[in-house]
Amino acid sequence: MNARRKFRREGEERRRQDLIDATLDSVAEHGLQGATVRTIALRAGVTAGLIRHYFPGKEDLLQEAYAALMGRMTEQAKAALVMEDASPRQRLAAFVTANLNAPIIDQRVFSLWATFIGRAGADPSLARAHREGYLGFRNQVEAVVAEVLAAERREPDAAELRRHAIAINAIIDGLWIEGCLAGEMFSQGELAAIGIKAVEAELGLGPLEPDDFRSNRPESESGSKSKR
Amino acid sequence: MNARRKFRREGEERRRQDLIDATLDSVAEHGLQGATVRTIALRAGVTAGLIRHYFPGKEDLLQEAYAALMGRMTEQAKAALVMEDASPRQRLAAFVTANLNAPIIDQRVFSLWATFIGRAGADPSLARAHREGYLGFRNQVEAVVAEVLAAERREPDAAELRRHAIAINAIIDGLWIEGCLAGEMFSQGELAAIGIKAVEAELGLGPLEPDDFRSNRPESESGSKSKR
DNA sequence: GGCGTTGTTGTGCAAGTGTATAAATAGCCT
DNA sequence: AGGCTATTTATACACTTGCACAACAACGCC
Repeated sequence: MNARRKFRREGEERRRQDLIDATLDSVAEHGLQGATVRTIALRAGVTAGLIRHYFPGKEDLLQEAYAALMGRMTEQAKAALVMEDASPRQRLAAFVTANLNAPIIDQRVFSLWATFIGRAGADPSLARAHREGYLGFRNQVEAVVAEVLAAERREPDAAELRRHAIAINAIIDGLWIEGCLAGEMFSQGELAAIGIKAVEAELGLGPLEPDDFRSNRPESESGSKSKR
Repeated sequence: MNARRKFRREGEERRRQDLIDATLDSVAEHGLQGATVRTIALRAGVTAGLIRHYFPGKEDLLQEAYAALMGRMTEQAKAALVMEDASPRQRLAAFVTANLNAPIIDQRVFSLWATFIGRAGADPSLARAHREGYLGFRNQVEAVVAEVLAAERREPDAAELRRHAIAINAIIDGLWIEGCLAGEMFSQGELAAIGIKAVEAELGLGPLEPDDFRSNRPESESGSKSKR
């Protein structure tokens, strides 16, 4: 009786991932206070002692879990930008749409983000991790904006470009929060539509010309016909 | 010796406020996990047992602290809207400016907001508190937007008004987050300037006419001179 | 099959947790 | 001044927490 529990040996990478996933689940469900080594271990299907075999301490596990979360978020967000054969403007719209629908709009991810970011003020390493992720994101936005404006024959200076990137970033972030916190208040695709309109207004883009539906049109120097 | 600690009797309201403030300080500094009854009591200058004299349990204290925080935030945010003798457009700009400067842009308040809101997904009472605050805020925005557009002789329908309010709310929220998390990346007043431009772009407002500097101009029916 | 390595378990422990409760005392009323 | 009462302190308690460590057994290797 009192038989010792059966177990299987998993590969190191697999176990670490399982523990990290279990950590994120625990934090999402019960917050940082509910993420105890025992809760996490139970969720991962192991016993508490094992955590210390893979991580120096609970703090390190939390740190790695946060890094993993940020990595997945920015990875998904940027994925929408790599469309080939699309005009800059279409790519920008696709980017906004991707960021304002599932799986980016997700209450669980938002809870995790908020829980961790709330500690950024006191934890310099968290603050730095956020800043890097944020700047990477904003630079991506700035690059697309530059392409869009270039396609419109406009030549914004660096300051204007920066302003647009900051504003567009804010629009996406703000709508993301609204969608995560009160998703059922918005109809399907509504947030994305609002976001695209707001972004186009910020950039001073008029309605789409038929030309813009063609992809990658060559830079003809046909003059100022399409200028405002 | 081992003399019992001296103490003073404070009024009930004062003590409750002190305990709530100490709670918010503790949460802001060390997160929910760091906000223990002993930490809070120490900060408030009392001993731990007293908390149970004013609150049924720690959970209730946290709840009241969150309510107090939300109350102060929305109160400050709305305060900027009650300007008399100003055109709707000026009031909107003042509103944006107020929300994108101290004391609304504040790392401590942001940490508190994020920490609590991260629990909204699991705690229905928190979710409801947020939703009410959010809708109140958005309705304020919608009202000012309606005034601004009316002054411009435009007649948006309800759906368009709602869209503008959601977008403007997102712009303010997004810039607020950027400012709280990385305030030193922006120069003085930069966020407010970006916010005002973005909001005016969203509403399709052109540059200010001299007329608009006069306050409360009567609705003259001088025709469409100022129309786009 | 036997054996060694090491991933994994189970137990123990000191520190810290929220709460209950008794003892003390500050401040008001007469 | 003296007593009443409710505020405040102090202590106790059951429970949880992160971590240390020894025993164990799964798996690769011979």
